[in-house]
Amino acid sequence: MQAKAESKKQLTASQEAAREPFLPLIRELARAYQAFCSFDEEHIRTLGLTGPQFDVIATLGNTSGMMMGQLAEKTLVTKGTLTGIIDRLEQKGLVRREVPPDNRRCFRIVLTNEGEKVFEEVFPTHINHLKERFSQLSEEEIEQITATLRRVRELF
Amino acid sequence: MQAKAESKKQLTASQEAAREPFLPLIRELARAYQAFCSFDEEHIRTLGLTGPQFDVIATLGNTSGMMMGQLAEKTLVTKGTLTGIIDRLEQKGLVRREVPPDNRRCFRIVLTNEGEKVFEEVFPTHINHLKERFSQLSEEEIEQITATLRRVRELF
DNA sequence: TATTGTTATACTCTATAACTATA
DNA sequence: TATAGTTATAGAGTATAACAATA
Repeated sequence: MQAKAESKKQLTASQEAAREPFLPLIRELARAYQAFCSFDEEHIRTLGLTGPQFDVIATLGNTSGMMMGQLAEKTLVTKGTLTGIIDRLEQKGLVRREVPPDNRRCFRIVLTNEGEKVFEEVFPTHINHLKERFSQLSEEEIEQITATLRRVRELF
Repeated sequence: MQAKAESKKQLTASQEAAREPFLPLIRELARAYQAFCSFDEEHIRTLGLTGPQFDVIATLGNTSGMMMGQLAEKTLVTKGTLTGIIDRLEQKGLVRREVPPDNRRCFRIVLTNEGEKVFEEVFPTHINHLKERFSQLSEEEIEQITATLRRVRELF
């Protein structure tokens, strides 16, 4: 006991900080997310899209479109960043900006026919790709993990 | 039963894909990580560093230095990206490249005295900042969450 | 020939804040 | 004045591939 206290006293502030038990949690959170992302994005890129571009397509699919602000919120990017993402998707012919007659300050972002086609092909294909890995988990496990992640998110 | 099966038959491929129970898990993983990151990086930026720069400093702290390759692996960036990060830290005078006499192909990246000083100040300060949030969890909870995250990482 | 790290190219995303047009 | 979105600026990270120096 005393020896332990003694040995603790010899630690520098940084060495003591490095012992916090939540540090492994953070490491695993980062690694879990990055492992997922690299698996996820690698496949998405073979489909001709970047991660954020896929997010936008997936968010717009099966909807009647969405304002820039709402879309930015859902895809977790700032509206300034979203402008660029939508520009690139527009160049690819996958989305278009529609001006609602009642409020010409904003745009409704809508999938084009080509965009719909890409969505209907790419989205299920990609989900199936992910399913290969998640099929290792039971539905109960999935729900338990989801609840755990929600708890982590709610810390911040 | 039959009605349920019927209603499932009417779904398009994308609508069916959207029902996969692991999609909420992914959303929570992304949100948990991003919520953490914005809390984390916002504070780190007040300390004059970017997230990856802090990672490098934190990884080098209390070590005798590390090769580029090893450092890239630990901080989860590619070696090409790490070159830029180390360049910027070198400009700030926080790290230096040392050439080991026995293998002049590589560099040992080491904290300078100034870098050590920054590490000893910034690292404990930042860990304390994170502790505010993690103190809501018991050690048992932290371990359980860490194990869950490890399970997710191991899927990929 | 293999390895370590750099360089070059080109793109994507980020943050911040000022700005335009509309309401 | 407030709101929706764009633009400008500057920085940072990404992938890929070719490259130099060393082993």
